[in-house]
Amino acid sequence: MSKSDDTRAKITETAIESFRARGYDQTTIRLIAQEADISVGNAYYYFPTKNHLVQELYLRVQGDHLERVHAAFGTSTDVAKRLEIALLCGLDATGPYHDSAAGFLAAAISPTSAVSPFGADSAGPRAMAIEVFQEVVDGSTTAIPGALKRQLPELLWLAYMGLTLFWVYDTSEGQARSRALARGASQLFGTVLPLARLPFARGPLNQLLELIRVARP
Amino acid sequence: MSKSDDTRAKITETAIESFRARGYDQTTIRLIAQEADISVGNAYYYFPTKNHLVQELYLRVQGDHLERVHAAFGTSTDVAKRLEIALLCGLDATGPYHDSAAGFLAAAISPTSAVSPFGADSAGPRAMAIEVFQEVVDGSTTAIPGALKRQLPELLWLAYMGLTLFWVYDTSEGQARSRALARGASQLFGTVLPLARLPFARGPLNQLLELIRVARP
DNA sequence: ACCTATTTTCGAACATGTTCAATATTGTTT
DNA sequence: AAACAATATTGAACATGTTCGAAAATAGGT
Repeated sequence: MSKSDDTRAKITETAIESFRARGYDQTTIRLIAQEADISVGNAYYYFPTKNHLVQELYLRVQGDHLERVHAAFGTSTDVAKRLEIALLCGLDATGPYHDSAAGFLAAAISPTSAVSPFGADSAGPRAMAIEVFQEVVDGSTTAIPGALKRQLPELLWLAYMGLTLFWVYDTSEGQARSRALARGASQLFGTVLPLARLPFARGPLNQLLELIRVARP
Repeated sequence: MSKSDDTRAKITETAIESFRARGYDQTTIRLIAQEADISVGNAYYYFPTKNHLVQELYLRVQGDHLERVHAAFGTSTDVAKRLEIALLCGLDATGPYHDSAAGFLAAAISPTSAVSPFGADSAGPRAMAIEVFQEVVDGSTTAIPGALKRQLPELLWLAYMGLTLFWVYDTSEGQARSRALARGASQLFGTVLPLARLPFARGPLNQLLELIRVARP
C-alpha cells in the first residue's frame, strides 16, 4: 500500500506544483508523468481524468481559504464584516492562480466534470467551502430571521461563486475591482439585512425563501 | 465572392445542424468537413476555431429568442410580466440544446473563448441579448427610478445568464424547475421594485448602483 | 490569352487527453 | 518455495482540435 500511496502522492504533488507554475493548459499529463518519473498510463491508473488532478488543487486551495479565514476573523461579530473577510480571504487563496483561471474555470464548469462545484464529485470540497460561510453566520451576533439564517450559508457561498466568476474575468491590477466588489457587496448586505425584519419585508422575504425551495431539489 | 460565401454558408449550416442533432462534443471538425464536402483545413480557413462555429449557433438562437419575445409580449406593460416572458422565451429558445448544454457551456465560459458571453468577440450577440431586456424595460409602464432604469437591462441580462447557468444544471423534466425559478424570480422582482421608491430604500439603492459602477470598468 | 498576385483548398502533421492490452511487481495461499 | 491472484506499470494506439506548407483556383492587369 505504501508504494501505491507514494506513487499517488508523487503524482498529486507534481501536478499541483505544475498547475501553480504553468497553469492548467500548459500542464500536460505527459509532463506530469515525466516529472514524476512514471508513465502516462500509470497516472491514469490513479486519476481517471486530468480534472481529477485539478480536484486535488481545489482541495488544497479550499483548505488554505479556511485557514486564512480563521486567522482573519479575529473578534469580528458583525455578519457583514465577517462576510467581507471570508470573501477577501477567498480571493487571496485563489490569487496565485488567476493567470490561468480561465483554463481551470472551463474545466470546472461542465456539470459532467469531476471538478464542477455543483456536481456530486465535489461534494467534499463544496461542503468545506460552505463551511466557511456557515462560520460567517454562526460566529456573528447580528440578528437574522431564522428561516433566512438557515439558508444563508449556502446563499453566501453561491454569491462567492459569483464573485469568483467575476474575478476570473477581472483583469484589473491585482484584481482590485474584485476586491472592491467584495467589499461593496458585503457592505450592501450589511445595510439590507436589518431591513429584513421590517414588517413589509416579510412578503418579499417569504417569496425569496420559497424561490430557494423551488430551486433546490 | 459568391463561391467563398457559399462555402462559408455550407460550413455554418452543416455545423449548426450537427450541433442540434449531435451536440457539441459529438460534432467534430472532421465530421463537419465531411458532411459539407470540404477539407478540414478549409473549414479552418473560414473559422479559426470550433468555438467560432458555436458563435454562429449562438447568433441563431439569439435571433430566435428575440422573435419569440416579440410574439409573446402582446399587450403586457408590467415589467415583471414582461421579464417573465423574456426569461421563459429564452428557455424556450435554448431548450433544444439542453442535452448538450454542458459542452456548450464549457466552450463558452472561458474568457479567452470566442463565445464567452462577456468577451469582446461576442459583443454583437451580447448586444442582441441585452436588447431583449431593453425592450422589457422600455415597453413597460411601471415606474422605475431613473438611475436604476438605466442599468436595468444589463442587470436583467445578467440575471438571465444566471438563470441559464441554473438551467444547464437542471435535470428536471422539461427543465420545469428552471421555468419555476424564472416565474418566481420575475414575481419577486415585481414585488420588490415598488419598494425601491420608498424613502429608506434610497440608501441601499444608491449603494447598489455604486457597486455596479465599481464592477463595470 | 498570358502572367502575376491573391484567395481558396487540401491533406499531412502535431499536441494532448484518454484507452487498452501486455508486462512486471507484489501479495497470498498451499 | 512455488503457484496463483491482485495490483501496478508500461508504452503504443486512438480521437480530435489545430497548424502549416504546398497546390489549385480565381481575379486583375497588360
